[in-house]
Amino acid sequence: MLSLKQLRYFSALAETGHFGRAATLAGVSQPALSMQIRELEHELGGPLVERTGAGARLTELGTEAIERARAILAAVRDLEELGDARAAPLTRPIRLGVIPSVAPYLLPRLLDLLSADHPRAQLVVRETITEELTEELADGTLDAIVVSLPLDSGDFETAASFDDSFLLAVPSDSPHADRSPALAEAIDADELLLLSDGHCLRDQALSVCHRIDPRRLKSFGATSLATVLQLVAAGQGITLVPDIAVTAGVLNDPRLTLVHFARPEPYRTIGVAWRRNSPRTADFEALAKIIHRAIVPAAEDNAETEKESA
Amino acid sequence: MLSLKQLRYFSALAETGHFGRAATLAGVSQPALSMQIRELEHELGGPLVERTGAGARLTELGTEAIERARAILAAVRDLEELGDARAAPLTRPIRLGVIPSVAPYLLPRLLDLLSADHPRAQLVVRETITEELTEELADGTLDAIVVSLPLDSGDFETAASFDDSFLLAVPSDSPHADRSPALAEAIDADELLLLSDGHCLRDQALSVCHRIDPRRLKSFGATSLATVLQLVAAGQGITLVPDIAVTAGVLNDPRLTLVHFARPEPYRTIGVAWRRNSPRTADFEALAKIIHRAIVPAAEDNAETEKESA
DNA sequence: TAAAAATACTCCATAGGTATTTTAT
DNA sequence: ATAAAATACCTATGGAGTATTTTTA
Repeated sequence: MLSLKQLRYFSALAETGHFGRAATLAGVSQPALSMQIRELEHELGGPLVERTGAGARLTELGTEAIERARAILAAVRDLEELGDARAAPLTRPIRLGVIPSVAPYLLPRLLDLLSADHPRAQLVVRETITEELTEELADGTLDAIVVSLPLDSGDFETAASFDDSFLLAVPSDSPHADRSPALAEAIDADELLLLSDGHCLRDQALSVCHRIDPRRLKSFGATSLATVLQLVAAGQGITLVPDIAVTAGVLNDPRLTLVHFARPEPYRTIGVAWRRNSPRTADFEALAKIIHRAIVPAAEDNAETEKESA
Repeated sequence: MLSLKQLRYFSALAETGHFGRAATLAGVSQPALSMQIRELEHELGGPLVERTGAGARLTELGTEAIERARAILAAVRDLEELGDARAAPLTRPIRLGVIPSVAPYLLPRLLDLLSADHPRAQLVVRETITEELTEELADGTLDAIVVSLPLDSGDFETAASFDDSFLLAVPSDSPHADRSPALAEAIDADELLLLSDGHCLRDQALSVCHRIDPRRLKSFGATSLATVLQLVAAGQGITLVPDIAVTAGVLNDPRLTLVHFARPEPYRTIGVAWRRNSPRTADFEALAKIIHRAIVPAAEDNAETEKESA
């Protein structure tokens, strides 16, 4: 009869690709793990890993099985949390993933607000691209993620926190700096600088500038918006920045000018996603609201300031 | 550490509401089951059942937990089937649920076709209303269900098999019998006879006759279309019949007349649904196609016949 | 020939069984 | 008073450890 122990060991084995290290990870001896894997293979009617001299590599059956196994283990973890979740909300640590184009601007405010309003709340933060975040959310490594909505992948529930409009960042001496409001159609492929592949901000910018063929873009593998902005300041090109980065006030380089787009301004929606069926839904909905409060008043202040300076 | 054994026992306990009978169902002694339940309660941090003199009743925590437990057990069952599913398609029995307004007309043809084309295929059929079917599908009691699409509940994948248009069945001496095509607006609440609550055919008929207030309908608790048609034949009223019932040729009572609705004819879509993530997706998609083949040629024949007789 | 996984063998934790007591209606 | 669940106690299965052998790159 199939057991969770087998699935836990199998998950460790898939992670490490190595019986010995998997055993260490699972906190048991190598033969103990080997036995359970063998038993699991017997239950499922075929080999899950190919034993090589260098370790273990998942078979086709193993690849299908590990996905299901991880989903089951995540569901079990959710079930285990049922009791705790009935306690006061936001009193247990949340392992939170955040996309790179939001993390550095959101987190300071969020952590401030959180420690003020919910002193017992605790965040463990991880920053990476959406694809990895959704994977880790699905397999239970993360409890919730802050991403651009809607999400197409996975079986998640979501709550929107705020709309984040795009602005055009150009060198102050560029002709773009005079043209206000900016038009997406006026942007050329050979001047546009974007984050590397996989970053949702890149895809969003491309959908704003739908005229541009992505293959004609310069590619230089930047993974942080700050880097791209340095290049823009140095006159290497122009880029799209999300309002949240502007609002956070990190852009006071005189070599940079920010231009609003013509109405309707393009924007993305940032929100929280979590595993459907997570017992902590209340926690995550509360978190989405707190993120809203962390961003929206500040954004309005900023809008005021810009009107004054205009 | 939480184990599947605990969940299996808990599921049995929730089903029987009785430690002793649950133990029998699970194939262990009562104390063994009691111990595991107690351990599970400890893991989840609260009582799952309220012990009464007469047995055990789920607590609030228990109600939430049993849903998750059943989902986990279903996922485990799916995982266990992974290996088998890699065998030839349609070689393992399918536990199939079918709604009552389809079952008697579909099954004879389906079983015929199946035994001709896939001699090794085997169906275990259960007939009941959609709500029960979806529940049993979700908890793994059924492998697939044949229902009217779209389904609003549950985490299911679906494949449409055929469109099933509605006709009006009236007593041959009714004024409706002359009016052709029929108009939904001409139907009165006090002449319309429908299946009892919960049958999707009832809801579908009501949405065709959207003008009618359901509270004004005669209610007599019929659970089979054949019964309703008997009443219509006896002059008690009129009803909507799905084309599939007509095509099956069960309606040759001279006291009954079938009237087509004005174009566009109202219809419902019948298809197959199964648990998303079931490893037997290929089986069920094949089944949906076979159901299509079982119904559609026959329906076309019937359409021919009707044109000739008109 | 090294590293990795499987086998051999022993031990002990624990799940489960029977008998009995406690509890609730 | 009676049915149901919990407790006590014993047994045995099987999961896990150490030591060792076999495999494969």
